[in-house]
Amino acid sequence: MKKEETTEHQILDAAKDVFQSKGMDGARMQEIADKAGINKAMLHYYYRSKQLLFEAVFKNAFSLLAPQLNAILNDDSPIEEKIRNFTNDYTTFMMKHPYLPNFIINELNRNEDFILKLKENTGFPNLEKFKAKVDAEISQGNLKPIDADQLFVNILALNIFPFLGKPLVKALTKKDEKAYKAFTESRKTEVANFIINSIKQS
Amino acid sequence: MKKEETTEHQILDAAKDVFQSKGMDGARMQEIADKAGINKAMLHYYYRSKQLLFEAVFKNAFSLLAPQLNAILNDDSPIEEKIRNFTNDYTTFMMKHPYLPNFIINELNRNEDFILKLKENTGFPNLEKFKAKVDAEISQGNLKPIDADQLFVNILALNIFPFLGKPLVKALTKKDEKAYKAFTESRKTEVANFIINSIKQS
DNA sequence: ACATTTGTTAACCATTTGGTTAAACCTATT
DNA sequence: AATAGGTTTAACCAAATGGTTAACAAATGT
Repeated sequence: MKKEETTEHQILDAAKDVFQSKGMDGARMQEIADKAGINKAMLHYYYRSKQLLFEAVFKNAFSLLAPQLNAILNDDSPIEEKIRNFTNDYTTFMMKHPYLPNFIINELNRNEDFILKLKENTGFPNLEKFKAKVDAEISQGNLKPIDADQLFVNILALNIFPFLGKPLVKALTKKDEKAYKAFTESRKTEVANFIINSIKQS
Repeated sequence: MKKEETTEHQILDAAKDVFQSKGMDGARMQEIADKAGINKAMLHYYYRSKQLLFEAVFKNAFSLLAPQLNAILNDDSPIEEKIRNFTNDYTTFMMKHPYLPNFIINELNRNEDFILKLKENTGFPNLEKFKAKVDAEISQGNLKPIDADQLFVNILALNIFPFLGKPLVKALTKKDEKAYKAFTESRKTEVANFIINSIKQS
């Protein structure tokens, strides 16, 4: 039997759907069981409690996101190239997992201690290399002076916000689903240009 | 008796606290009653149901946010000035209401139909004037060509994200509460500079 | 073939939760 | 002081919810 067909994995898969769309508090164990096509008792057999099942889903979700961040942080390419790649890759990735950013951001806000557990994990994104690279390129006169943390948050903000605030932005800009998708698609390059325009020393 | 001391208002006040920090699903009517210092039956006496109490809180919250957006959209000052003012005012405002962005974004994601009700309200932010102004300044050669929707989303993203993603950003940039506050404070001008650097025709 | 472990189910349970009710409690008006 | 109105409370209720149990089935090892 393939891994994807085991009961344990079917549960995790159903739990992912339910938790990511309804959050910890809105999710119902019965709904997860129904979606997985099994008895509710099985959830507890494999994962003990709602909390533990939730944590399994959350860690899974975060372990998808972290490599996306590390991609920009841990390679040696010039900042400009980092930004172009990240903006393109991250947006492509998020269009495939639209619930992910909101799920993670929201559950971290609900329980601030939660991130402490994540920090312990190896693979938790580290900014040091990125900062050093930014500072180096500023010294070389390649970039205008900017605090690396601020730049990093700006990059994150511009890429993540369209997914977090989708319902609001859709309404404000009066776009339907199709137009919003095109809007997001064009951001793959627009955002990179916007950032680079701002920081590149002319 | 002042308006703030009426039972009805005390309920709304307590409900705001609880709903904004725990969300619709996580909030408990008993907790709201306790926080308001009254009997649980009073909640239903004044607001009928949890759903209606929630909607009262939500509309209230949105009616705080909308004027902040309209400020940038509906005045006649040059784009550069709009951006500087908005970035400063919005961040100042959000530092006073840190739960607001997450609450609104999150509940809109939970129930996409909800925004339809808001759209009907007069005072729902309208981008037309802002777009016209951006296009005009581009024609004048004052700004580099950019889609006004994209620019608007960028402005929003850069200003809102530090509040939405606070726990994540705090962890990634390894800042404590005090450092994060200073970081946010300095964004009042940093973000405006970042945007204007990017779009100003040199 | 038999025993032991592992997986699965239906029924059940205690608690929590949003909501209701009927009576008590003001407070102003007559 | 009696009355009538809205206001407030304690007690209650039905439904939902996370979790448990005990019996049963299916593998697994000997």
